[in-house]
Amino acid sequence: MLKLTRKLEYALIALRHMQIKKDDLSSAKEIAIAYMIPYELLAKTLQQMARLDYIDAVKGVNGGYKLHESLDNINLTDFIEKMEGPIGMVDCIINTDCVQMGNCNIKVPINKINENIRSIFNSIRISDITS
Amino acid sequence: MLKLTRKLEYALIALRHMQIKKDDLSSAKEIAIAYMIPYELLAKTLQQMARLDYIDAVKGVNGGYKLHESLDNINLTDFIEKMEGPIGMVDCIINTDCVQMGNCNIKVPINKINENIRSIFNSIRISDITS
DNA sequence: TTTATATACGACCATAAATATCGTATATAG
DNA sequence: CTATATACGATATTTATGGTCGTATATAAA
Repeated sequence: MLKLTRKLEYALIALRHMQIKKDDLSSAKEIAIAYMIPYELLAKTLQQMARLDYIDAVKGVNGGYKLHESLDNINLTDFIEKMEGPIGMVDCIINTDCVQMGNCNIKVPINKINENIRSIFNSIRISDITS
Repeated sequence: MLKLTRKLEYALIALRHMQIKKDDLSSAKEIAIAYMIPYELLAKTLQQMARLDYIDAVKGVNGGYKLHESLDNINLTDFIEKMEGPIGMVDCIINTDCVQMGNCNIKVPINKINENIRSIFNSIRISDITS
């Protein structure tokens, strides 16, 4: 119930690791070992963050990743939604062809809760989590 | 990501239905048909709410359920946690034997987010959703 | 007193989502 | 040339959720 996915956890752990190492590169292997995270899964997560320009990748021997920009500039809503897709407490927010259209009697108020959560997450920077 | 379970959705829909019907009884069958919800699943959900004293059950022919108390008196945190178990964004909040103990570098800040969400949910009454 | 209809509840199955793994390609420092 | 690193699609596995089934019990009404 309302749990972050492992992918997000791993992503945040990795970002914090990179933040500490500043401009030094961190390899997927290094991070996986340090926190006992499955290597391949972490690697894919790092690749996704690289595609999204949260981090920079350097290929080849002695390669690795480092932060692209300060984590102060990334808010939690954006991060979660770019990594995992839209935050939505009920399907009908995302999925327009819900069978219950017209029957569902709680859609509007639940959307309000959702907006509340988004606005909290909006006010949280990634650096608030990793610092 | 951060979605309510169907059980909670069905529970809220049913509560709203009962709220509208006031002291009249609503049967599981009636609610299941009205909102196209799988009967057995809804029935179990109603039974759980009855056990938790959110609603009163009347057995036998012409039986059914009605609200036990005003939905003003129930907050969302309590409701979710009684229906689904603890709200926790990361396992280690709930589950003390996490493999990553001592390695996880984001536990404390993530717990803070969790507390934020709980406090929002604390300020929401079920009646805010069903009205 | 029988029948139809309702709740109660444990056990089980199905599906979907999350998690993890594998295979292969490409880049590059030494 | 080789070892090591990222890139990434495909697939397998696991877990949580969602849904079903069978049976018991209560009770109003015929």
